[in-house]
Amino acid sequence: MSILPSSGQTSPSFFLENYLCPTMLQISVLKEQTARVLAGLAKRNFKTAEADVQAILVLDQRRRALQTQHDAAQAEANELARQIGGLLKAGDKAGAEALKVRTGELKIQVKAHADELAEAEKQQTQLLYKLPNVPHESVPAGHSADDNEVVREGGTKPELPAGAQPHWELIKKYDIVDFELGIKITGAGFPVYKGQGARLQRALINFFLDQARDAGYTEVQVPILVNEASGYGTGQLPDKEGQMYHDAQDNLYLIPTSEVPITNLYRDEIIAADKLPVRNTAYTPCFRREAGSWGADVRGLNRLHQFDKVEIVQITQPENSYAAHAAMVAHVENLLQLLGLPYRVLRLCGGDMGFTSALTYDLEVWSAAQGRWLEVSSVSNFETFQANRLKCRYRGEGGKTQLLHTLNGSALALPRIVAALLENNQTPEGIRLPEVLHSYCGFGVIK
RNA sequence: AGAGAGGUGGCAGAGUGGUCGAAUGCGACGGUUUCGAAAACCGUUAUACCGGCAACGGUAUCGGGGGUUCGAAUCCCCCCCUCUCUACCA
Repeated sequence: MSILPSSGQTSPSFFLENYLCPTMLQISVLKEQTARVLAGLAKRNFKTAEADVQAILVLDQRRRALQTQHDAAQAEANELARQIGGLLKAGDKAGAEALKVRTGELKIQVKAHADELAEAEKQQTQLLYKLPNVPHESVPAGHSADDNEVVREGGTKPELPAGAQPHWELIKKYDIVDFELGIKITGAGFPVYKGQGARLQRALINFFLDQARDAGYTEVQVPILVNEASGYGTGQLPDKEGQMYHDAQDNLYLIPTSEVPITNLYRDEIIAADKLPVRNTAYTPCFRREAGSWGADVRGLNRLHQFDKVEIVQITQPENSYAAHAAMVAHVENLLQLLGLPYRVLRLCGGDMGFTSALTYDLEVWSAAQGRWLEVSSVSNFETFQANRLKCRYRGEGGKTQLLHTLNGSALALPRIVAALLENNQTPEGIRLPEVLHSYCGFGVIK
Protein backbone atom coordinates (compact mmCIF):
# COMPACT_ATOMS: atom_id res chain seq x y z
CA MET A 1 0.00 0.00 0.00
CA SER A 2 1.19 3.45 -0.74
CA ILE A 3 1.63 5.95 2.03
CA LEU A 4 1.71 8.86 -0.30
CA PRO A 5 0.22 9.28 -3.71
CA SER A 6 2.81 8.45 -6.31
CA SER A 7 2.01 11.62 -8.09
CA GLY A 8 -0.21 14.53 -7.83
CA GLN A 9 -1.89 16.84 -5.48
CA THR A 10 -4.32 15.65 -2.91
CA SER A 11 -7.11 17.14 -0.96
CA PRO A 12 -6.06 18.61 2.40
CA SER A 13 -7.62 15.82 4.37
CA PHE A 14 -6.31 13.01 2.24
CA PHE A 15 -3.66 11.78 4.60
CA LEU A 16 -5.74 11.77 7.72
CA GLU A 17 -8.84 10.27 6.23
CA ASN A 18 -7.44 7.88 3.69
CA TYR A 19 -4.78 6.72 6.07
CA LEU A 20 -3.18 3.79 4.36
CA CYS A 21 -0.22 3.28 6.63
CA PRO A 22 1.58 6.52 7.29
CA THR A 23 3.14 5.27 10.45
CA MET A 24 5.77 7.40 12.01
CA LEU A 25 7.25 5.02 14.50
CA GLN A 26 7.28 1.54 13.10
CA ILE A 27 4.87 -0.90 14.63
CA SER A 28 7.62 -3.50 14.75
CA VAL A 29 9.67 -1.20 16.96
CA LEU A 30 6.76 -0.64 19.31
CA LYS A 31 6.21 -4.35 19.50
CA GLU A 32 9.75 -5.59 19.87
CA GLN A 33 11.25 -2.75 21.89
CA THR A 34 8.34 -1.65 24.01
CA ALA A 35 10.46 -1.00 27.08
CA ARG A 36 12.94 1.16 25.19
CA VAL A 37 10.14 3.11 23.55
CA LEU A 38 8.43 3.80 26.86
CA ALA A 39 11.66 4.80 28.57
CA GLY A 40 12.45 7.10 25.66
CA LEU A 41 9.05 8.74 25.61
CA ALA A 42 9.31 9.28 29.35
CA LYS A 43 12.37 11.44 28.70
CA ARG A 44 10.09 13.59 26.59
CA ASN A 45 7.60 13.77 29.42
CA PHE A 46 5.07 12.14 27.16
CA LYS A 47 2.42 11.30 29.71
CA THR A 48 0.10 8.94 27.89
CA ALA A 49 2.82 6.85 26.28
CA GLU A 50 2.02 3.61 28.02
CA ALA A 51 -1.69 3.73 27.28
CA ASP A 52 -1.13 4.84 23.69
CA VAL A 53 1.41 2.15 22.94
CA GLN A 54 -0.83 -0.47 24.51
CA ALA A 55 -3.77 0.71 22.45
CA ILE A 56 -1.72 0.64 19.28
CA LEU A 57 -0.57 -2.90 19.92
CA VAL A 58 -4.10 -4.08 20.62
CA LEU A 59 -5.34 -2.38 17.47
CA ASP A 60 -2.51 -3.95 15.56
CA GLN A 61 -3.52 -7.42 16.63
CA ARG A 62 -7.07 -6.70 15.67
CA ARG A 63 -5.99 -5.24 12.36
CA ARG A 64 -3.99 -8.31 11.48
CA ALA A 65 -6.72 -10.73 12.43
CA LEU A 66 -9.16 -8.76 10.30
CA GLN A 67 -6.83 -8.77 7.35
CA THR A 68 -6.37 -12.52 7.57
CA GLN A 69 -10.13 -13.00 7.48
CA HIS A 70 -10.56 -10.45 4.75
CA ASP A 71 -7.88 -12.03 2.59
CA ALA A 72 -9.33 -15.51 3.03
CA ALA A 73 -12.80 -14.40 1.99
CA GLN A 74 -11.42 -12.48 -0.94
CA ALA A 75 -9.38 -15.52 -2.01
CA GLU A 76 -12.49 -17.67 -2.02
CA ALA A 77 -14.38 -15.09 -4.01
CA ASN A 78 -11.58 -14.88 -6.55
CA GLU A 79 -11.55 -18.63 -6.93
CA LEU A 80 -15.32 -18.76 -7.45
CA ALA A 81 -15.15 -15.99 -10.02
CA ARG A 82 -12.64 -18.07 -11.93
CA GLN A 83 -14.94 -21.07 -11.78
CA ILE A 84 -17.92 -19.05 -12.91
CA GLY A 85 -15.93 -17.83 -15.85
CA GLY A 86 -15.11 -21.41 -16.77
CA LEU A 87 -18.71 -22.55 -16.43
CA LEU A 88 -20.06 -19.72 -18.55
CA LYS A 89 -17.52 -20.51 -21.20
CA ALA A 90 -18.68 -24.09 -21.17
CA GLY A 91 -22.27 -22.94 -21.46
CA ASP A 92 -23.31 -24.09 -18.00
CA LYS A 93 -25.47 -21.14 -17.01
CA ALA A 94 -27.24 -22.94 -14.20
CA GLY A 95 -23.96 -24.00 -12.62
CA ALA A 96 -22.69 -20.45 -12.73
CA GLU A 97 -25.85 -19.09 -11.15
CA ALA A 98 -25.50 -21.63 -8.34
CA LEU A 99 -22.02 -20.37 -7.51
CA LYS A 100 -23.15 -16.77 -7.57
CA VAL A 101 -25.15 -17.39 -4.43
CA ARG A 102 -22.00 -18.03 -2.41
CA THR A 103 -20.21 -15.25 -4.17
CA GLY A 104 -22.93 -12.84 -3.09
CA GLU A 105 -22.44 -13.80 0.53
CA LEU A 106 -18.70 -13.36 0.26
CA LYS A 107 -19.11 -9.94 -1.24
CA ILE A 108 -20.98 -8.77 1.83
CA GLN A 109 -18.40 -10.34 4.11
CA VAL A 110 -15.49 -8.83 2.29
CA LYS A 111 -17.07 -5.41 2.40
CA ALA A 112 -17.69 -5.69 6.12
CA HIS A 113 -14.14 -6.81 6.79
CA ALA A 114 -12.74 -4.06 4.65
CA ASP A 115 -14.71 -1.43 6.54
CA GLU A 116 -13.62 -2.77 9.91
CA LEU A 117 -10.07 -3.01 8.70
CA ALA A 118 -10.08 0.57 7.50
CA GLU A 119 -11.50 1.73 10.80
CA ALA A 120 -8.87 -0.13 12.82
CA GLU A 121 -6.11 1.24 10.64
CA LYS A 122 -7.46 4.74 10.96
CA GLN A 123 -7.56 4.54 14.72
CA GLN A 124 -4.10 3.09 14.82
CA THR A 125 -2.77 5.78 12.55
CA GLN A 126 -4.24 8.55 14.63
CA LEU A 127 -2.55 7.16 17.72
CA LEU A 128 0.73 6.75 15.88
CA TYR A 129 0.58 10.35 14.77
CA LYS A 130 0.58 11.38 18.41
CA LEU A 131 3.80 9.59 19.25
CA PRO A 132 7.04 11.53 18.86
CA ASN A 133 10.27 9.84 17.93
CA VAL A 134 12.04 7.80 20.59
CA PRO A 135 15.07 9.71 21.85
CA HIS A 136 18.52 8.22 21.52
CA GLU A 137 19.90 6.78 24.74
CA SER A 138 22.33 9.68 25.11
CA VAL A 139 19.50 12.22 25.27
CA PRO A 140 19.10 13.63 28.78
CA ALA A 141 15.69 13.84 30.38
CA GLY A 142 14.42 17.35 30.87
CA HIS A 143 11.59 19.79 30.44
CA SER A 144 13.00 22.88 28.80
CA ALA A 145 16.01 24.54 27.24
CA ASP A 146 17.45 24.92 30.74
CA ASP A 147 17.93 21.16 30.87
CA ASN A 148 19.98 20.95 27.71
CA GLU A 149 23.46 19.64 28.17
CA VAL A 150 26.46 21.74 27.19
CA VAL A 151 28.73 19.27 25.46
CA ARG A 152 31.60 21.64 24.74
CA GLU A 153 32.54 25.21 24.03
CA GLY A 154 34.97 26.63 21.51
CA GLY A 155 36.52 29.97 20.65
CA THR A 156 37.05 32.96 22.89
CA LYS A 157 34.51 35.58 23.84
CA PRO A 158 35.81 38.96 22.71
CA GLU A 159 36.45 42.01 24.87
CA LEU A 160 34.28 44.68 23.33
CA PRO A 161 35.43 48.29 23.12
CA ALA A 162 33.67 50.92 25.22
CA GLY A 163 30.38 51.96 23.68
CA ALA A 164 29.90 48.66 21.90
CA GLN A 165 26.48 48.30 20.31
CA PRO A 166 24.06 45.47 19.57
CA HIS A 167 23.72 44.53 15.93
CA TRP A 168 20.43 46.34 15.44
CA GLU A 169 22.28 49.58 16.10
CA LEU A 170 25.28 48.58 14.04
CA ILE A 171 23.23 47.82 10.95
CA LYS A 172 21.83 51.33 11.10
CA LYS A 173 25.21 52.87 11.71
CA TYR A 174 26.66 51.20 8.62
CA ASP A 175 23.37 51.19 6.71
CA ILE A 176 23.61 47.53 5.74
CA VAL A 177 20.22 46.14 6.80
CA ASP A 178 17.01 48.13 6.58
CA PHE A 179 13.98 46.89 8.49
CA GLU A 180 11.86 49.94 7.72
CA LEU A 181 12.11 49.32 4.01
CA GLY A 182 11.21 45.69 4.50
CA ILE A 183 8.14 46.72 6.47
CA LYS A 184 7.19 49.09 3.71
CA ILE A 185 7.29 46.54 0.93
CA THR A 186 6.32 43.39 2.84
CA GLY A 187 6.06 43.54 6.60
CA ALA A 188 7.92 43.03 9.87
CA GLY A 189 10.51 40.29 9.75
CA PHE A 190 11.42 40.80 6.11
CA PRO A 191 14.63 42.83 6.15
CA VAL A 192 16.25 44.48 3.18
CA TYR A 193 20.02 44.01 2.96
CA LYS A 194 21.94 46.83 1.38
CA GLY A 195 25.42 47.48 0.06
CA GLN A 196 28.04 45.70 2.12
CA GLY A 197 25.22 43.96 3.98
CA ALA A 198 23.89 42.39 0.81
CA ARG A 199 27.39 41.44 -0.30
CA LEU A 200 28.09 39.85 3.07
CA GLN A 201 24.97 37.69 2.66
CA ARG A 202 26.09 36.50 -0.72
CA ALA A 203 29.60 35.88 0.56
CA LEU A 204 28.40 33.77 3.47
CA ILE A 205 26.16 31.69 1.22
CA ASN A 206 29.01 30.97 -1.16
CA PHE A 207 31.43 30.29 1.66
CA PHE A 208 29.08 27.81 3.30
CA LEU A 209 28.26 26.04 0.04
CA ASP A 210 31.93 25.74 -0.87
CA GLN A 211 32.73 24.33 2.54
CA ALA A 212 29.95 21.78 2.24
CA ARG A 213 31.12 20.77 -1.18
CA ASP A 214 34.66 20.32 0.09
CA ALA A 215 33.24 18.09 2.81
CA GLY A 216 31.68 15.79 0.22
CA TYR A 217 28.17 17.19 -0.12
CA THR A 218 26.61 17.49 -3.56
CA GLU A 219 25.02 20.86 -4.15
CA VAL A 220 21.41 20.89 -5.28
CA GLN A 221 19.09 23.73 -6.10
CA VAL A 222 15.50 22.99 -5.17
CA PRO A 223 12.10 24.64 -5.32
CA ILE A 224 11.18 26.74 -2.32
CA LEU A 225 7.51 25.97 -2.73
CA VAL A 226 6.49 22.40 -2.04
CA ASN A 227 3.29 20.44 -2.35
CA GLU A 228 1.32 18.91 0.45
CA ALA A 229 2.80 15.43 0.06
CA SER A 230 6.25 16.85 0.72
CA GLY A 231 5.02 18.60 3.85
CA TYR A 232 3.77 15.29 5.16
CA GLY A 233 6.90 13.48 4.08
CA THR A 234 9.18 15.33 6.43
CA GLY A 235 6.60 15.86 9.15
CA GLN A 236 5.83 19.59 8.89
CA LEU A 237 2.28 18.50 8.19
CA PRO A 238 -0.12 17.92 9.71
CA ASP A 239 1.34 19.40 12.88
CA LYS A 240 2.95 22.68 11.99
CA GLU A 241 0.52 23.88 9.40
CA GLY A 242 0.31 27.30 10.99
CA GLN A 243 4.06 27.79 10.87
CA MET A 244 4.24 27.68 7.11
CA TYR A 245 3.11 30.22 4.59
CA HIS A 246 0.50 28.58 2.43
CA ASP A 247 -0.66 29.41 -1.05
CA ALA A 248 -4.24 28.22 -0.96
CA GLN A 249 -4.85 28.83 -4.64
CA ASP A 250 -2.37 26.15 -5.69
CA ASN A 251 -2.10 24.38 -2.35
CA LEU A 252 1.64 24.91 -2.06
CA TYR A 253 3.72 25.75 0.96
CA LEU A 254 6.72 28.06 1.26
CA ILE A 255 9.47 25.97 2.79
CA PRO A 256 10.48 26.66 6.40
CA THR A 257 13.81 24.95 5.64
CA SER A 258 15.35 23.28 2.62
CA GLU A 259 15.25 20.04 4.60
CA VAL A 260 11.77 19.67 3.17
CA PRO A 261 12.52 19.70 -0.56
CA ILE A 262 15.92 18.03 -0.23
CA THR A 263 14.75 15.11 1.88
CA ASN A 264 11.64 14.69 -0.25
CA LEU A 265 13.83 14.19 -3.29
CA TYR A 266 14.18 10.69 -1.93
CA ARG A 267 10.54 10.10 -1.11
CA ASP A 268 9.26 6.78 -2.44
CA GLU A 269 12.72 5.71 -3.48
CA ILE A 270 14.68 2.55 -3.00
CA ILE A 271 18.22 3.85 -3.09
CA ALA A 272 20.93 1.57 -4.46
CA ALA A 273 23.50 0.66 -1.83
CA ASP A 274 26.35 2.09 -3.87
CA LYS A 275 24.62 5.49 -3.90
CA LEU A 276 24.74 5.66 -0.12
CA PRO A 277 25.24 7.68 1.86
CA VAL A 278 23.35 10.50 0.20
CA ARG A 279 24.97 13.82 1.01
CA ASN A 280 23.29 16.96 -0.28
CA THR A 281 23.63 20.62 0.42
CA ALA A 282 21.51 23.52 -0.72
CA TYR A 283 21.07 27.20 -0.18
CA THR A 284 17.52 28.47 0.01
CA PRO A 285 15.64 31.26 1.64
CA CYS A 286 13.45 29.94 4.44
CA PHE A 287 10.04 31.20 5.47
CA ARG A 288 8.50 30.98 8.90
CA ARG A 289 5.32 32.56 10.07
CA GLU A 290 6.51 32.28 13.67
CA ALA A 291 2.98 32.92 14.77
CA GLY A 292 2.81 34.10 18.33
CA SER A 293 6.47 34.95 18.85
CA TRP A 294 7.28 38.29 20.41
CA GLY A 295 9.47 40.11 22.88
CA ALA A 296 13.06 41.29 23.23
CA ASP A 297 14.44 37.99 21.97
CA VAL A 298 13.17 38.71 18.51
CA ARG A 299 14.86 42.07 18.02
CA GLY A 300 16.91 42.81 14.95
CA LEU A 301 18.11 39.75 13.10
CA ASN A 302 17.37 37.37 15.95
CA ARG A 303 14.12 36.10 14.47
CA LEU A 304 12.75 36.72 11.00
CA HIS A 305 9.97 35.57 8.73
CA GLN A 306 12.38 35.20 5.85
CA PHE A 307 16.01 34.27 6.21
CA ASP A 308 18.77 32.54 4.31
CA LYS A 309 20.23 29.20 5.16
CA VAL A 310 22.59 26.61 3.78
CA GLU A 311 21.47 23.14 4.77
CA ILE A 312 23.24 19.80 4.81
CA VAL A 313 21.30 16.55 4.53
CA GLN A 314 22.47 12.98 4.77
CA ILE A 315 20.64 9.73 4.19
CA THR A 316 22.53 6.73 5.51
CA GLN A 317 22.23 3.10 6.38
CA PRO A 318 21.08 2.71 9.98
CA GLU A 319 24.42 1.47 11.29
CA ASN A 320 26.19 4.56 9.96
CA SER A 321 23.83 7.32 10.97
CA TYR A 322 25.40 8.29 14.28
CA ALA A 323 28.86 8.52 12.78
CA ALA A 324 27.35 10.70 10.05
CA HIS A 325 25.63 12.78 12.70
CA ALA A 326 28.90 13.38 14.53
CA ALA A 327 30.58 14.33 11.27
CA MET A 328 27.85 16.84 10.53
CA VAL A 329 28.26 18.47 13.93
CA ALA A 330 32.02 18.60 13.37
CA HIS A 331 31.44 20.22 9.99
CA VAL A 332 29.31 22.96 11.50
CA GLU A 333 31.78 23.46 14.33
CA ASN A 334 34.54 23.88 11.81
CA LEU A 335 32.55 26.61 10.07
CA LEU A 336 32.22 28.50 13.32
CA GLN A 337 35.92 28.11 14.00
CA LEU A 338 36.78 29.43 10.56
CA LEU A 339 34.54 32.41 11.23
CA GLY A 340 36.26 32.93 14.56
CA LEU A 341 33.00 32.92 16.49
CA PRO A 342 32.82 31.69 20.07
CA TYR A 343 30.34 28.84 20.17
CA ARG A 344 29.00 26.01 22.23
CA VAL A 345 27.47 22.67 21.39
CA LEU A 346 24.32 21.57 23.21
CA ARG A 347 22.76 18.17 23.41
CA LEU A 348 19.06 18.85 23.58
CA CYS A 349 17.08 17.27 26.37
CA GLY A 350 13.98 15.17 25.74
CA GLY A 351 11.65 18.04 26.49
CA ASP A 352 13.31 20.50 24.13
CA MET A 353 13.86 18.20 21.18
CA GLY A 354 11.74 18.32 18.05
CA PHE A 355 8.91 15.85 17.56
CA THR A 356 10.61 13.90 14.79
CA SER A 357 14.17 13.84 16.10
CA ALA A 358 15.97 11.06 17.94
CA LEU A 359 19.02 13.16 18.74
CA THR A 360 19.63 16.85 18.21
CA TYR A 361 22.69 18.98 18.82
CA ASP A 362 22.21 22.72 18.73
CA LEU A 363 25.11 24.98 17.99
CA GLU A 364 25.00 28.45 19.44
CA VAL A 365 27.24 31.46 18.92
CA TRP A 366 28.04 34.08 21.48
CA SER A 367 26.48 37.38 20.67
CA ALA A 368 28.82 39.69 22.55
CA ALA A 369 26.81 42.89 22.65
CA GLN A 370 23.55 41.15 23.50
CA GLY A 371 25.40 39.04 26.01
CA ARG A 372 23.58 35.87 25.01
CA TRP A 373 23.89 32.69 23.03
CA LEU A 374 22.12 32.52 19.67
CA GLU A 375 21.14 29.26 18.04
CA VAL A 376 22.62 29.10 14.56
CA SER A 377 22.38 25.43 13.79
CA SER A 378 20.43 22.37 14.75
CA VAL A 379 21.77 19.00 13.67
CA SER A 380 19.38 16.09 13.99
CA ASN A 381 19.23 12.38 13.38
CA PHE A 382 15.67 11.26 12.67
CA GLU A 383 16.62 7.62 12.38
CA THR A 384 13.74 5.93 10.51
CA PHE A 385 11.05 8.33 11.71
CA GLN A 386 10.95 10.41 8.54
CA ALA A 387 12.02 7.57 6.28
CA ASN A 388 9.00 5.60 7.40
CA ARG A 389 6.71 8.27 6.05
CA LEU A 390 8.85 8.99 3.06
CA LYS A 391 9.19 5.32 2.19
CA CYS A 392 12.87 5.97 1.71
CA ARG A 393 14.59 2.59 1.65
CA TYR A 394 17.54 0.60 0.44
CA ARG A 395 18.08 -3.05 -0.25
CA GLY A 396 19.80 -4.72 2.64
CA GLU A 397 20.81 -8.24 3.57
CA GLY A 398 19.11 -10.89 1.48
CA GLY A 399 17.58 -8.32 -0.85
CA LYS A 400 15.05 -7.13 1.71
CA THR A 401 14.11 -3.48 1.64
CA GLN A 402 14.96 -1.57 4.79
CA LEU A 403 14.29 1.96 5.95
CA LEU A 404 17.18 4.37 5.85
CA HIS A 405 18.09 7.01 8.41
CA THR A 406 17.68 10.67 7.53
CA LEU A 407 19.69 13.51 9.05
CA ASN A 408 19.96 17.20 8.53
CA GLY A 409 21.62 20.27 9.89
CA SER A 410 21.96 23.96 9.27
CA ALA A 411 25.38 24.87 7.93
CA LEU A 412 24.52 27.62 8.55
CA ALA A 413 21.60 29.98 9.10
CA LEU A 414 22.75 33.47 8.17
CA PRO A 415 21.01 36.18 10.20
CA ARG A 416 22.34 35.28 13.62
CA ILE A 417 25.77 34.61 12.20
CA VAL A 418 25.66 38.11 10.79
CA ALA A 419 24.49 39.47 14.14
CA ALA A 420 27.39 37.80 15.94
CA LEU A 421 29.94 38.83 13.33
CA LEU A 422 28.83 42.43 13.61
CA GLU A 423 28.75 42.57 17.37
CA ASN A 424 31.85 40.53 18.12
CA ASN A 425 34.08 42.21 15.57
CA GLN A 426 33.14 45.84 16.03
CA THR A 427 36.00 48.30 16.33
CA PRO A 428 36.17 52.08 16.17
CA GLU A 429 37.40 51.70 12.58
CA GLY A 430 34.57 49.44 11.48
CA ILE A 431 33.65 45.80 11.55
CA ARG A 432 36.61 43.57 10.88
CA LEU A 433 35.44 40.45 9.08
CA PRO A 434 37.22 37.12 9.49
CA GLU A 435 39.97 36.36 7.02
CA VAL A 436 38.08 33.54 5.27
CA LEU A 437 35.39 35.93 4.10
CA HIS A 438 37.59 38.60 2.58
CA SER A 439 37.88 37.05 -0.85
CA TYR A 440 34.19 36.13 -0.83
CA CYS A 441 33.12 39.66 0.14
CA GLY A 442 35.65 41.60 -1.82
CA PHE A 443 36.33 43.62 1.34
CA GLY A 444 37.60 42.96 4.84
CA VAL A 445 36.02 45.76 6.85
CA ILE A 446 32.49 47.07 6.98
CA LYS A 447 32.56 50.81 7.36
C1' A B 1 -5.78 31.39 -18.78
C1' G B 2 -8.09 28.78 -23.67
C1' A B 3 -7.97 24.11 -26.64
C1' G B 4 -6.36 19.19 -27.17
C1' A B 5 -3.75 14.57 -25.81
C1' G B 6 -2.36 11.35 -22.14
C1' G B 7 -1.17 8.82 -17.15
C1' U B 8 0.45 0.74 -17.36
C1' G B 9 6.54 -2.62 -14.08
C1' G B 10 13.70 0.82 -13.58
C1' C B 11 12.69 2.92 -18.74
C1' A B 12 10.09 2.38 -23.51
C1' G B 13 5.57 0.32 -24.86
C1' A B 14 1.31 -3.59 -25.90
C1' G B 15 -3.08 -4.71 -23.73
C1' U B 16 -10.87 -2.23 -24.25
C1' G B 17 -14.65 -7.53 -19.35
C1' G B 18 -12.29 -13.65 -17.52
C1' U B 19 -6.21 -17.92 -15.67
C1' C B 20 -3.44 -10.27 -16.71
C1' G B 21 1.02 -8.66 -11.82
C1' A B 22 0.24 -7.78 -16.94
C1' A B 23 3.12 -9.31 -24.00
C1' U B 24 7.46 -7.39 -26.22
C1' G B 25 11.92 -4.45 -26.28
C1' C B 26 15.78 -1.94 -23.52
C1' G B 27 18.41 -1.74 -19.07
C1' A B 28 20.16 -4.46 -14.69
C1' C B 29 21.68 -9.09 -12.29
C1' G B 30 23.22 -14.48 -12.56
C1' G B 31 24.98 -18.43 -15.79
C1' U B 32 27.06 -20.83 -20.43
C1' U B 33 31.11 -19.60 -23.74
C1' U B 34 36.25 -16.97 -23.36
C1' C B 35 43.00 -16.39 -21.20
C1' G B 36 39.84 -12.05 -20.24
C1' A B 37 36.19 -8.96 -22.44
C1' A B 38 32.54 -8.03 -26.25
C1' A B 39 28.87 -10.62 -29.00
C1' A B 40 25.56 -14.67 -28.76
C1' C B 41 22.55 -17.95 -25.95
C1' C B 42 19.86 -19.49 -21.23
C1' G B 43 17.70 -17.75 -16.79
C1' U B 44 16.27 -14.01 -13.10
C1' U B 45 14.46 -9.15 -12.53
C1' A B 46 7.99 -4.50 -8.70
C1' U B 47 6.08 -2.96 -3.97
C1' A B 48 3.24 -3.36 0.47
C1' C B 49 0.47 -6.11 3.85
C1' C B 50 -1.39 -10.98 6.11
C1' G B 51 -0.12 -16.22 7.43
C1' G B 52 4.40 -19.30 8.07
C1' C B 53 10.78 -20.89 11.70
C1' A B 54 11.31 -21.37 6.61
C1' A B 55 10.27 -23.12 1.82
C1' C B 56 6.17 -20.97 0.37
C1' G B 57 1.02 -19.49 0.22
C1' G B 58 -2.71 -15.51 0.23
C1' U B 59 -4.41 -10.36 -0.61
C1' A B 60 -3.89 -5.62 -2.79
C1' U B 61 -1.67 -2.32 -6.33
C1' C B 62 -1.97 -0.60 -14.14
C1' G B 63 -2.38 8.24 -11.39
C1' G B 64 -6.14 8.64 -6.74
C1' G B 65 -11.17 7.77 -4.87
C1' G B 66 -16.01 5.76 -5.71
C1' G B 67 -19.46 2.70 -8.76
C1' U B 68 -21.34 -1.39 -12.27
C1' U B 69 -20.23 -6.88 -12.50
C1' C B 70 -19.72 -13.55 -10.27
C1' G B 71 -15.18 -11.16 -12.32
C1' A B 72 -12.29 -4.44 -14.01
C1' A B 73 -5.75 -2.19 -16.36
C1' U B 74 -10.14 -2.65 -19.61
C1' C B 75 -17.01 0.01 -18.64
C1' C B 76 -19.31 4.52 -15.68
C1' C B 77 -18.71 8.96 -12.21
C1' C B 78 -15.59 12.45 -9.45
C1' C B 79 -10.69 14.29 -8.48
C1' C B 80 -5.32 14.85 -9.28
C1' C B 81 -1.16 15.20 -12.32
C1' U B 82 1.78 15.46 -16.91
C1' C B 83 2.54 16.76 -21.94
C1' U B 84 1.44 19.59 -26.69
C1' C B 85 -0.46 24.01 -29.11
C1' U B 86 -2.26 29.05 -28.21
C1' A B 87 -1.93 33.29 -24.83
C1' C B 88 1.49 35.48 -21.31
C1' C B 89 6.37 35.94 -19.54
C1' A B 90 12.26 35.97 -16.68
